[in-house]
Amino acid sequence: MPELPEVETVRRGLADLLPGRVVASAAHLNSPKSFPNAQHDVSQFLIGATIQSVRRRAKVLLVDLDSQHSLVIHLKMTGQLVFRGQEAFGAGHPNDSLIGELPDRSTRVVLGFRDGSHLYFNDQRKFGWVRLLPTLEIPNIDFMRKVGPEPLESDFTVSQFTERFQRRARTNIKAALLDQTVVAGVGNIYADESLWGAQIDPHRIVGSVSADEFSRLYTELRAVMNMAIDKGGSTDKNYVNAEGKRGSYMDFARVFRREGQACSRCGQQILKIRWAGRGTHYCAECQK
DNA sequence: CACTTGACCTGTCCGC
DNA sequence: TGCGGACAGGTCAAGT
Repeated sequence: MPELPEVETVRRGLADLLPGRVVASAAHLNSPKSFPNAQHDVSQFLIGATIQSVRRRAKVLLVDLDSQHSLVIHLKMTGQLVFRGQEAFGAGHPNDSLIGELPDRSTRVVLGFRDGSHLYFNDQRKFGWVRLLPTLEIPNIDFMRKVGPEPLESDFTVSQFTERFQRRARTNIKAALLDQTVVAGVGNIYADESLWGAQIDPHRIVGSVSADEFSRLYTELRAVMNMAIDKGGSTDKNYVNAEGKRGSYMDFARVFRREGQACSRCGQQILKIRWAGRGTHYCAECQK
């Protein structure tokens, strides 16, 4: 669900809303993976700190504080980060919001700010987490050391892209695309969408994919992710942006959740199978 | 090291 | 209607 385009959409929203706000409180409702730090870390480095910037690396959000610490947040599958200003309270909620009054039963962490506004971390399935770490230590955590390059960076080239896959030469292209150590930020939706665009069958072994096919996949992956950011991400069930609103990429999806419909390129029926441990959507006629 | 599978969770949907 | 099971899919640990 939240993949690179969704996390980037949340980041942009929070980057407009959070910097300059001062943390006044941090409530930890029912999120066993969040705030494992000792309580004095929270009171020392979070409470009273001012938010400076909001960054993203892969599917991880980094909220930098002026205490040399950062909130490190992973939404995993059902995580949401929703900001509510003081004025939203009691006045109901915007009717284009997908969610109602907060906190609700999936709220795991609530940050309160000095001006009366709040940031809610909701997560139905409790896979996600919020941690507080020294900012300079973030590049050293296991995930950051292993994660691959950002596919949308302007200096990320097709030859780098192709070369990154060689470490997974014997597995299939769908599993390799989902491997965060190959390229950062690709999840199930954009793996299926980009393979359709590049006309590559998800079953293909990486070692058999030609340079020309990698070039198409590189172009399609970047195009699909950039378009998804443009559309505010994909809302299948849970995903919302920092204002609680849905994204519209699913209206433009070509295969994801379109099983049984006609392929827009060749007219054949789109299939859904189980592959690489995931629901996989593709067109067997024009993806070879 | 490369690769695959299951665990982590909760809510929903489908078949009986 | 109730109930069990499959499914949703990001990452890590444990297995081959």
